[in-house]
Amino acid sequence: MATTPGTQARGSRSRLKLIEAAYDLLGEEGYHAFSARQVAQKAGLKPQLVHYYFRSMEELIIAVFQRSSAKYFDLHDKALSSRHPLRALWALNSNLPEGKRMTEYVALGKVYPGLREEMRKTGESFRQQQIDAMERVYAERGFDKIFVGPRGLVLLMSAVARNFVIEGEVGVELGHSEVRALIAKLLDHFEPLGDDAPAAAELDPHSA
Amino acid sequence: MATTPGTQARGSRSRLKLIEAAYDLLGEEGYHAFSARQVAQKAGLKPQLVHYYFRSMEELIIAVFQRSSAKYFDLHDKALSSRHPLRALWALNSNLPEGKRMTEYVALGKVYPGLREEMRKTGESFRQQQIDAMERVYAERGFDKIFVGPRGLVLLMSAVARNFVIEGEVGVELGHSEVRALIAKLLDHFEPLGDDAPAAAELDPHSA
DNA sequence: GTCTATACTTCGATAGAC
DNA sequence: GTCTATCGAAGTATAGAC
Repeated sequence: MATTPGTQARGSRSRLKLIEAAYDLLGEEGYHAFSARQVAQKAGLKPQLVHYYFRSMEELIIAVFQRSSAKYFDLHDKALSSRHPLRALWALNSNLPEGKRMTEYVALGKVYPGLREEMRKTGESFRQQQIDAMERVYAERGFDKIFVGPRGLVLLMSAVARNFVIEGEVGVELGHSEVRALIAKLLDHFEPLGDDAPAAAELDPHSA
Repeated sequence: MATTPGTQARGSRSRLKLIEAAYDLLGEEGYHAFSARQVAQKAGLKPQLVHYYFRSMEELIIAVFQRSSAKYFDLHDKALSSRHPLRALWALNSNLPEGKRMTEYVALGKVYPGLREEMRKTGESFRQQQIDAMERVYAERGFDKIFVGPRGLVLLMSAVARNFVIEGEVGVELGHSEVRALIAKLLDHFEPLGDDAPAAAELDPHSA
């Protein structure tokens, strides 16, 4: 077999270009543009190369998702260990390009079960890390009698951020400004920006 | 022109069967199954009929979405005028089959701009109705100094409900039970179930 | 209003030369 | 590792008979 599709050529230049192209395409055009032909064109390569480097489109989309995860991981880690973890986490979850890609992954997850399972594992892992970090925050700051615990707060924040992304894509904006103002107020209350710690200022969702 | 695709045959039996088939297919299989061939097969008709009744697939998906909206409208109206609007609204937004379809519409909205615009209009309309209803609730019950206003509450509720649906589809469950318990507690506090009003009991999200 | 037939495009994927 | 060539299935859509 001349065309032995395999996982052996992991670090190949073209392989990476294909992943990169698919990654960009997903953010710009959505799931509909995720095809061997369009990805290859974007990468400046021949469509058949996709099937040389990846056994199937599912294998490619999983690689693309893992690339997203790896990129996200560093930012995530930085956010959680920042001096303003609540603000940093909110800003991170409100990130538009990555959020848009997430909705595409969800849609594609129905077509590719392998992607879905990868998302589940990765999603739970990120959430667990956020919960751990939030529990430290609660302990340090004495957030004992807030209406919501660390696990709930983490979920609420990501739910609201994700909803902003989705509704923003559709064009629904009603009530957004009120909730953004509410969140700003809550952040000011629970995580005030001291003069000594302006580090998270540039992470404001509106500047991203 | 024998094949004059048109909007004239509005009430045709086959036309309705196609819309119904696409509606079901979207909930069961997702956006990927939304094709002329598969919809027609599900409806027990020839694929070409799709193009007789609908100028394009976009016209069909818009019709399907409008069917969703119409179905939802009645339940929505009933929920808002119920004696337990908060509980009813929460239950309605947590409805799994409809929620799943919503995520598919969002994905398809990127492919069909006309659908996207329809979703925007309809979405804002439903939200406005919810806001109106919630403002009445706030006025009646004196919810003046809650941390969140009626507009914000409406958005928070739908954001959290939507997130449950999405994460449930992917398989992420971490933190869900805590937030469900929190919501139950909040509902008990802000909208207690009196002995005289057990009407909304069967609307609990877990029973749906 | 529904059928057959079909045009044209794009899809994922494989074979085999170089 | 990359190329040309190609397959079969599925995609949207149209023409014209009945």
